[in-house]
Amino acid sequence: MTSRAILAQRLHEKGLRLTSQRLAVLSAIEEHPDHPDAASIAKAARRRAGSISTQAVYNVLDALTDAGLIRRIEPAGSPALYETRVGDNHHHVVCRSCGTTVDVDCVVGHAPCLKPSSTHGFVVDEAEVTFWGLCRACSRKRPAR
Amino acid sequence: MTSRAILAQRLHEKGLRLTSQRLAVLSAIEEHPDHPDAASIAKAARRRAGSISTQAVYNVLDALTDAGLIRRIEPAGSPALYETRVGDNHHHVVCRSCGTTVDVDCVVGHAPCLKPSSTHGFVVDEAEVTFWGLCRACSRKRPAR
DNA sequence: CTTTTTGCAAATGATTTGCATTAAC
DNA sequence: GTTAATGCAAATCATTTGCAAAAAG
Repeated sequence: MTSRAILAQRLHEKGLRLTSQRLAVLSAIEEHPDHPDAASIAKAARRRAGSISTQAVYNVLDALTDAGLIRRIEPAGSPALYETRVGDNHHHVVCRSCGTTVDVDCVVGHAPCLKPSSTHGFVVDEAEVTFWGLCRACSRKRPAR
Repeated sequence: MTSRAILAQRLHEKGLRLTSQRLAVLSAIEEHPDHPDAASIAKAARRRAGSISTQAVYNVLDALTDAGLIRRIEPAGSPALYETRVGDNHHHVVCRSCGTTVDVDCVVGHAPCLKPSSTHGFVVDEAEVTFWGLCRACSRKRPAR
């Protein structure tokens, strides 16, 4: 649990105005280490700060993502997830069945940790790696296929 | 351009019934090497086979994806894209600005080409790598950031 | 006071669902 | 003849947009 003062400090450093909604959203993500989506962030933020409009949540998530305070990950076909671990270029293991998303550290440790064989003229700044599979619980139910 | 007979053969091998919609969709993807989305696949398929309902397009895309005849890639926040290159574990370079998606061959060549440092109990069968950056055209306009 | 952010409501857009009809095997 | 696929319409759901009111610096 991070104190309000520290969260406020982080917002200020990025030149972001300090609003109760931003504090609530930021700390909601902090205390959800399991990659929450916008809906559960909104719920958690409301639990601590009273009513917050859905748009405010999206505004805040956009602002925090742009400022680099949080990271957005967009898994196949499901709502975007958010996390506060930024800058350490870690990756994710995602369960094909239940969608559970877990952090895995990168063997390298700085971005980009991989380089494409040919860039086709692109200026590449990040390599995002997603490992697909079945989590322990789901691999017991389903055949490993 | 692949002949109808060969496409029909592929469907048959997977135990899929042969319908004009499936043939039209499959060949529409084949002749679009640039990762088309469902909407442009529908347009191309209609151009060659007359009217096809939107749901038929989605049904077909699901069926072909499940059968492993095509691959679905789901970029951040935009509609899903499809390609016929399957089984060769290649990756993608995506432009942050315009969304252009280009294939890059994998340095390894078989899936999974990477292993996570820890699987957290997951059974991992695929490593999906997305390189993010700016394509040549966009990197001229925008500062490289 | 000036600019940014919020809140409300309505719109968007991709994808899905339910069900009767039609076509494949 | 069965079973699976199509077409049509309506629904869903995350996210975005427009604009007036409120709050931040």
